[in-house]
Amino acid sequence: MEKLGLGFDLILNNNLIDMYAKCGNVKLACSVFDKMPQRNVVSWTALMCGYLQNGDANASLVLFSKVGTSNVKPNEFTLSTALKASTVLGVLQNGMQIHGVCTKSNFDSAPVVGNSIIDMYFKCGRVGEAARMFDTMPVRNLVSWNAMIAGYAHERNGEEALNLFREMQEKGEVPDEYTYSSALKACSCIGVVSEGSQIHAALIRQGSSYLAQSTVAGALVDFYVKCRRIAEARRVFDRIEHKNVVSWSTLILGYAQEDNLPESMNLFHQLRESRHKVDGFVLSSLIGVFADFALVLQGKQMHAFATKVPYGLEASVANSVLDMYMKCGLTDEADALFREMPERNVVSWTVMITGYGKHGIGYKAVKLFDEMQVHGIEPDSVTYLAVLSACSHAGLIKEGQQYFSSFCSNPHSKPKVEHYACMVDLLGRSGRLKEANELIEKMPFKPNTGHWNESEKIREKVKRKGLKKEAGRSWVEINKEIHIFYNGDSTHPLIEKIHQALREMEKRMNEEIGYVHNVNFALHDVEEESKVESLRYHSEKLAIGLVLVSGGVKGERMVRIFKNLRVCGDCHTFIKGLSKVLKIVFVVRDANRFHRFENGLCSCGDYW
DNA sequence: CACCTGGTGC
Repeated sequence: MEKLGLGFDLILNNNLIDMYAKCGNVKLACSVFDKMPQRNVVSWTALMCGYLQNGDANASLVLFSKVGTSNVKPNEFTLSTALKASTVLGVLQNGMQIHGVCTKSNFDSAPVVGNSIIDMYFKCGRVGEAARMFDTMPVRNLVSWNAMIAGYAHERNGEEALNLFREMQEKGEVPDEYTYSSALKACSCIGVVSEGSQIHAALIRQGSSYLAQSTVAGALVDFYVKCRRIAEARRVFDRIEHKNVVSWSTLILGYAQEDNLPESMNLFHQLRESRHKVDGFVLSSLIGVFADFALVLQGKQMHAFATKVPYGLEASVANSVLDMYMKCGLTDEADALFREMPERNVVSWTVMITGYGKHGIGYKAVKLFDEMQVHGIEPDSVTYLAVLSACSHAGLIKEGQQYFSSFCSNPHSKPKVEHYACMVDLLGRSGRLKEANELIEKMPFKPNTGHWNESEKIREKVKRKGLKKEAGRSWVEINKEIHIFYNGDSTHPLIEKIHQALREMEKRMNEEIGYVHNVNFALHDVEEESKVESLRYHSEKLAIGLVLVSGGVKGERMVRIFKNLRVCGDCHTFIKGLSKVLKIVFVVRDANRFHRFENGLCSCGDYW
């Protein structure tokens, strides 16, 4: 009787740990665990899972290390959980060590363990190791296939992901919602509209209930958004019976991507009024929209909102706020937030370095780069790109060269084409053409012709698949409203007045400071006269023209213009002249950096 | 007691 009672207690308490953990109360789960007179492997594993589910991967691994000193032997679930915890932490060495334990105990042949190992290697960037695990698994299940397809899709190797998606079905495996989600993600990263549409069509044919659920249908919305088929995305979204925050935010971002900011904001307000809770994921991506469009007011409101919700302190949310301030040109606000953030990861530091780099404040970028390492945060390849670019923009040649060589000599990192391009830029800017050439020759990639082929291939693909490439556009905020202009845009109701204002400014600048058009920046295959005309149609000039005609400069000392591509040379000269003649500061954010035009000069030093 | 789907920096 007594024995039976004890056994019941054990099962009951294990269930209690699981239940409390799943309800988000790890403390209670922990106290049950502590008070148990007797524990088995399930007790340990349940609490490890509890920590993990509640975001404390570290505590999960600490507990795992204590299993060894207890009288309990870990089983396949314990090991799988430990692997997942080290995956979340992103420490490869940790995961490899546990992989070793699995191999020694023969638990690596259990699918649940093998699947976790595959996932761990993919998330740590070891694709080869992941594939080897999959190839040598004695028993595979649906999750094994899912882990592989998800892994390749995450790696942006859509072809391999889709190969496996086909192969598993040939072998008789029936895809589930995870499989479809990853397969659709693979389709969007290849940018092949037809492949994803086929999956969509198959789901319709099967009368699949997945189309009414937010997971698969949400992935389908994302797919159409990425393929720039916003109308189709909307159709799929509208038919989801149980929408969740992810499907909402996907569509919101989709409309923003199409420059349909009114619809994007409209959906956001609908989302806020709905019963769905906005979470950290949604918040950070929406703040990303405000950053892209430099919507300072909305961005600040969202920051204020973030400080009032528990998930607002998550690094991902705080990082997006940092980035928003930087992209809006508010470096002081970004700095203040950065200093008070409780948790700063590699992205936080990279955002700051990128931001200062784009503002041409190289010394601050360099200082942060050194400081982050003192704090024990290792820069990754994006951080290096940020600091190299900052050095280039600020003319810090020596520093840039030092960082580049330390990056090259690090056995854990491999410079990519972008890093070389940045260095060539840095050397070229200081007139060290010989060194720039030497660097190009030393590159482990094929220079020029190789890139040309690659970009030709992409352009060909874009044409074939009917994808749209990003059109040049600029925008300006006047009276809290965003006005977007495309190159050659003539749709604005005030377009006549805008052109008239621009012509008047040209004339005045010509008389006062000798401004002339630089037609080298115009299209090559048009007559001289229309070249001048075509320059006047550049989106950044149109945006400035609107500021002029709407009286936006009256009483304003600063005008902010934003462009998705790089500012053109003639426009650059034009705005320099305007800043002198009108005695106004123009701040232009282009794809590459910030330009601050004041009294006829630009902060970029005419090099960008 | 478990593995696989959605978010932040180039």
